Amino acid sequence: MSTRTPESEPLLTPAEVASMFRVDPKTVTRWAKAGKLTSIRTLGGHRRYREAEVRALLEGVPQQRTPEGGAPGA
Amino acid sequence: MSTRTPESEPLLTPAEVASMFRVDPKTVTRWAKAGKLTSIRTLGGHRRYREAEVRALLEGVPQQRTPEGGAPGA
DNA sequence: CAGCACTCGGGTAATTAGGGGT
DNA sequence: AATGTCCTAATTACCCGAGTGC
Repeated sequence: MSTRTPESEPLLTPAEVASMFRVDPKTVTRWAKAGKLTSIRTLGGHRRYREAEVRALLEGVPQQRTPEGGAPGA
Repeated sequence: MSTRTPESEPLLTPAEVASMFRVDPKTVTRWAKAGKLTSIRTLGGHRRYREAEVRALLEGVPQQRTPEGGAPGA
């Protein structure tokens, strides 16, 4: 099997991102249109999103957050 | 160079291109049929795609961008 | 030669895009 | 300003059997 990956980042489909955020795919599309999300378009016009970008937004790592719940480092 | 590689450009299989775009290999075939992708056919009829072409499309460089990072110098 | 993974081809369901309205 | 829902059109994903590639 030629499972070579010529430098490609993992991408997510609108439905995937929408499911992760618990919103409608339409909303994700609006975020992409608003420039809040990096969207890569397929040759057919459909959008794909970077998994790293989405995960970072889910984690809430824009700049600095105050981890109040549980202190990671002792 | 010790490698005896005949001057050919790196070609990608449908599965590789599909993986890069996060789409189905069948979809890549559609793009080739639609003329959106340059497809090279093997003697058996299978398609091969140019890595440079695919990467350019992934980058989203239909015209020209201003790569601030590395100026090619002119 | 034999075998497996991948691709080909066509057809149908599911998803996405875009605009408009609440 | 932002989200969810409606509609239509386009694109994409999965089904099959046969052939190619190594």
